[in-house]
Amino acid sequence: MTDNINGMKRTHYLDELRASDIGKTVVLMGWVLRRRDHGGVIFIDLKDIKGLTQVVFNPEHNSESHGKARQLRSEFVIAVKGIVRSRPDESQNSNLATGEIEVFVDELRILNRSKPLPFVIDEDDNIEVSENLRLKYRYLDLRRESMQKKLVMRSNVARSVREFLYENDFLEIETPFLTKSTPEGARDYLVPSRVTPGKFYALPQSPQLFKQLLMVSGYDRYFQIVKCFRDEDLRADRQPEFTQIDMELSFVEPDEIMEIMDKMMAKIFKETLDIELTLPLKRLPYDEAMEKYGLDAPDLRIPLELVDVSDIFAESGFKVFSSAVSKGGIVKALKLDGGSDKLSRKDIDDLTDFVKIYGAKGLAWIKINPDGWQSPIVKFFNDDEKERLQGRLRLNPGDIIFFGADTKRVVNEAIWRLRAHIGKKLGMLDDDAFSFVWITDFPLMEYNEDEKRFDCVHHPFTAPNDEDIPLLEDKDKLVYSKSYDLCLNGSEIGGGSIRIHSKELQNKIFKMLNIDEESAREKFGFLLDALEFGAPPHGGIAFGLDRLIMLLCGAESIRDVIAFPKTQKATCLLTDAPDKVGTKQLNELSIKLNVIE
RNA sequence: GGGGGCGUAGUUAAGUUGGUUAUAACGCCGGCCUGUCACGCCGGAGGCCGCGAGUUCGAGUCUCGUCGCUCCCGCCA
Repeated sequence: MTDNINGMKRTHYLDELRASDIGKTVVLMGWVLRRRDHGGVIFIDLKDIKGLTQVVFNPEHNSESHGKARQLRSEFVIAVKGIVRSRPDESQNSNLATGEIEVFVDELRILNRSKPLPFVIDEDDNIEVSENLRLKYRYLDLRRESMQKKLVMRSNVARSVREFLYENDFLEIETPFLTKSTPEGARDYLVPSRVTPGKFYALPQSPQLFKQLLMVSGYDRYFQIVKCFRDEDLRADRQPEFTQIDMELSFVEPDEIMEIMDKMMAKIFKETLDIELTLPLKRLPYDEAMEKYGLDAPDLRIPLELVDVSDIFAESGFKVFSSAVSKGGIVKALKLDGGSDKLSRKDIDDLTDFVKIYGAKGLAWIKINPDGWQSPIVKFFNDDEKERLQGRLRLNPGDIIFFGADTKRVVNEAIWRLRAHIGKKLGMLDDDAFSFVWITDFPLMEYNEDEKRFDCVHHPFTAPNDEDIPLLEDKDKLVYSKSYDLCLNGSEIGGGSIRIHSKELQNKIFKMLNIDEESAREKFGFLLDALEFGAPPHGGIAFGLDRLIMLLCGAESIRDVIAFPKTQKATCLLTDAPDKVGTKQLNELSIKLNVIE
């Protein structure tokens, strides 16, 4: 039997009571985390979203409530009315915020009972529960303290963001979820239209075009914390529906946007972790990032840099290196100071297997021993090559060098993965550090060998650097853009650009991308039209809120910072979505299934 | 689409070379216990070893398939 809440009003959250409250009569409500029944006195650890307070049932104090308390089990929901008392000196608990006091219960109401749980909610039991069970009973998983902390932090970050942006004249404006499919980019989630049979809405991959239109409309600083949808395969840090902090500003240059975002990050870190960021956040041009780290989102906590040694080995007798260069590829080296005795032959074999995942065909290496170079490849080097390598890398006894030789793409990919892998494996980075870097000046486009055409690095609305606009005519010239990504500890957490606000330039870019006028018209006609009616210069940025929260709270999976996430197969174990629908619903949507088994 | 890992009481795990009745801890149920805080002590119940084939005198263990979860590659302007 359960009791009614009637007439009871909660007076305190369960993290609030202190010694100064001793003597007060209070009403507490929450969940039974633990019970310690001594036959006589019964202790209950009562828990809510804020914290935990010990309540005590003593048969001499109140035998009726004590008798009732014997029924209590894990996760019963109760209300208690009683007196705050000091705990005896020897039984104060300094691990608890409320550990000086306890509540002596006069009245107990059992508001609801709980069946035995499918897994323990008390995390002090230190049992790691399998994730599919957690996801099936997500409402219980979310009741666990560690999950509550993460979602509370998520809410706090969202609040900091909103406060900051409101203070800086941003307006929060919603944009449609039921919108139009865009041609390139990720796969769209489609929604059939009932009233227009055979036609579909798409869920937005981002509010990109709408926020640009808002700039045309004069809402010169817009933001939105908004869901975006991309129907692609999942990863530990990627869900098909995810949340962006989306922004757009008029009359700005990249510098101003980065400056404002620096301040926003500083506020978030100050208010959620009490960490003071040093501003301005570091900036690094794309080309330099690729040269030194091999990717556009380097983890700068790792004190290792890649060194291009292509020129040294262009004519080498070691054909693996020289032929890579002659085919237009590169040779890059990664040196570990004093790494020689940290990595066994077995470790090196494992690293070789590791880089093969990313397309490398092998992993060349040299150990610089006191008595000479140890390596399977060094016998192919001549003295000049050895000397230049020595000079370029400043080698010392005890060092080890790894090499990648292949196309630029493969070498950079394999060696940056190696750099990150070794950095973590050898404990070269501080797990608690937060290392930001802006990557700027991305190329506007890159040539796609497979499709024999140019692809956008960012998206087709990104503005080229002004001085590069004349170069657009020349297919061989690299054109850079007014773009910027913010990276934190090797993860891209946000990215944006200044947009094109001239119809002529936008059309020129479409043309270069092999988007013909007709399809540009069909897909983006409304944007092109809008650009002709006083579109101001504008640009923006979007942050991945989920990834940011992950990094802030040290979660290893994006699922840990999303209340109701999808599994890797994009299903929901709690609701069992996606699911079949009846023929009536399908008929209304003019949909006939054609499932290929 | 491809590669790796995992799947054994409610939970987390152990389970030897294929060999009697499949173990343990926590949880659950019952009893005892008036200062615990992961309370303690005694007792008990609880199993389609993910599912399906196969090999074998005999399969939790070996083989194949399949399902689920997960990590990665491809994919993610």
